[in-house]
Amino acid sequence: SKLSKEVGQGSGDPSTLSQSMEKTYDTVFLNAKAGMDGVDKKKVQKVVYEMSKGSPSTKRLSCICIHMAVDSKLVKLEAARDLSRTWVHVDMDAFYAAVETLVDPSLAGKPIAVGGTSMICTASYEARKYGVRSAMPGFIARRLCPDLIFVKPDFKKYTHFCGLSREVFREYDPKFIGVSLDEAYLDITEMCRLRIMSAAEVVEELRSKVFAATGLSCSAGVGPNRLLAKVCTDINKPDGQYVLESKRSAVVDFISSLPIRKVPGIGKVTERILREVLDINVCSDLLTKRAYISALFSQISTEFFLSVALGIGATETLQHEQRKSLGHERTFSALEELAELVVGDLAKESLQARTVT
DNA sequence: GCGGATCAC
DNA sequence: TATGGTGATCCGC
Repeated sequence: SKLSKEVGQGSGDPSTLSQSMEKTYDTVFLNAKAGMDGVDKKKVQKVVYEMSKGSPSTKRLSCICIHMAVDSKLVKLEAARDLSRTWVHVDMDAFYAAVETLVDPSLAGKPIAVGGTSMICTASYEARKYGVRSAMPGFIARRLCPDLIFVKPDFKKYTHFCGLSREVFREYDPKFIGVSLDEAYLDITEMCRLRIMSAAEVVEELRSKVFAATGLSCSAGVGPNRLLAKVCTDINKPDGQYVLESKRSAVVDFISSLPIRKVPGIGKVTERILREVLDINVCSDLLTKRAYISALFSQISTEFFLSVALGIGATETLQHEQRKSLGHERTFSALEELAELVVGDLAKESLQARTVT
């Protein structure tokens, strides 16, 4: 809540970095209750110390070292860039609402919300015109759209239609990655090669097959990695697709102007930190401010931000991983009831727990 | 190893 | 009237 703007105002001159960071560290990084995602406090401390002692030339040398270190990281990332695969991200349009409309055609064309007065899972596109969104409390949605029709979630239905769509996905990539009931990643590199078809053609066909199998529309994005494919899905939603050319220049042009909030992994808080502290708004800003980023954030976070800035994302097909936790949560409930639920689920999967939280 | 914070869906 | 639940990751301690 006390994000200082002083670092950002340090403009381009690295010699002003130490002064402004010293203050900022004092007011923000040390005292802020809300943790700065990935900000490495020890590192900040060290950088501040190194940069505030000694002569101006020593300070400048420290800055040069930071630039050299981060640039060598950049070179390493760039060298590992893989443009050889073609990834598709598929996202069913307003999935829960679409399924409910399919099952009850009287809902067609009407603003509907799947969920209750406390929380909305999905809003139909008619409802979205009124500003109704998923993750919005139902009573607010009703105020925005008085005619809004509420439908209780029925996950059995959604699981069924999810299964139908996944049968189609399997035809294009037997190792597809199902992210959720309504989203999946497919590597269609082989499919395009075998059938001598462009990615656009393959994905047009895939989407029409999904519609034939389910009666539901979906949107898709295509890119050389999963990060880019996902971002592309948003562009022509609903019932559309967008293909990003697997060429370095096309990728870099595309990512440069992309607002950072569109990047999966950069949420509300990280967006605000990057904007208010470093005046970073689009992905190319991550590149121009890379020295500040590497000085202020952990190695893991820095590498993530740099990869994003270059439009580099995961291209390998990860193997199915084992779950790491299982739990139940209620806003108001007795601990014993929750414990019973957890015990039941553990038994269902023949699991034992090592840690109970 | 744990709790807090953040994120995605 | 009224703002969810599941699972994961990173970080500081």
